[in-house]
Amino acid sequence: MPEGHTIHRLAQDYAAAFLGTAPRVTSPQGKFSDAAALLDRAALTRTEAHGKHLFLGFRGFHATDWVHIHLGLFGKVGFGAAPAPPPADTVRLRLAHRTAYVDLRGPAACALITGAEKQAIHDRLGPDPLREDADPDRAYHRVSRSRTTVAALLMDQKVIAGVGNVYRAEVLFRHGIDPYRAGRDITPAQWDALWQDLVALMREGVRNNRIDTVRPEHTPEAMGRPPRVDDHGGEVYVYRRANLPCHVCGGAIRTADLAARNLFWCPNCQRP
DNA sequence: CGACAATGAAAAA
DNA sequence: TTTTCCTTGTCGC
Repeated sequence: MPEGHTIHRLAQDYAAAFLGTAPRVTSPQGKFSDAAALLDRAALTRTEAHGKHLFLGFRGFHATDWVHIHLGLFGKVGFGAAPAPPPADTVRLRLAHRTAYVDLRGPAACALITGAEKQAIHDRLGPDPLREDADPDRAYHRVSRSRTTVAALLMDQKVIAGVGNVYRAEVLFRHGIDPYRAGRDITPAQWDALWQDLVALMREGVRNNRIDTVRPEHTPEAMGRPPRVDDHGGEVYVYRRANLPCHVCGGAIRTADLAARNLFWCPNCQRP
């Protein structure tokens, strides 16, 4: 379940459970065994997220060793109270101490990196709406000069970090923007509104650990519709609602393949 | 730009 | 058993 809000929430949760402790570090699955041996019983001193990248900092007296984690499409993290169960052989990384454990499985990346390597990752990522140091103008600089569709640009982590397939579909709907509009046809005011909305939506996503994008006036209760039956847990306008009636205009939500990703939008509410 | 792999689990068939 | 997925790097045209 990885978009940026998930990763920022994980940074918080890793910190809450393990910051300042020196947990046992293991890699039952084996792919991270060498690094795990180096980190075993080292103090976790920092956790950080940038876009969909998670960083766990260990030791940090002279130099910090960083574990770089990217969940990819189906990486998952699970926290639990001690005693930790016998690890399944799919657990890439386990931290465990007296009272808690956390398991990571199926990540696209889990590697021990240096501070310089970490910086290189920051350098190739665009501004992240969830980070205080983010500069939305840097993103707009690229958007406003691109002939690529705004839907593709929102997914380009070099342009803006942390937005995934759900947030891009939802934020474009909320602003009535056709996903196929070219980046250079997005006005500064529109970009500012998109950015501010992403900041608010993603912060709420971190808080609730799920994506909700439907405004109060469009909830099922407010619209007199039957309660939502949804497999995702969150309340959304268009994501994975192909052929279902739009919550606002009642027209059919459309879907299309865009660079191997499923795009969803309401052609009536989102005009070219 | 499209195809595909990597790698795990849950949902759909 | 097959498909799908809130990702992305790489390969080939």
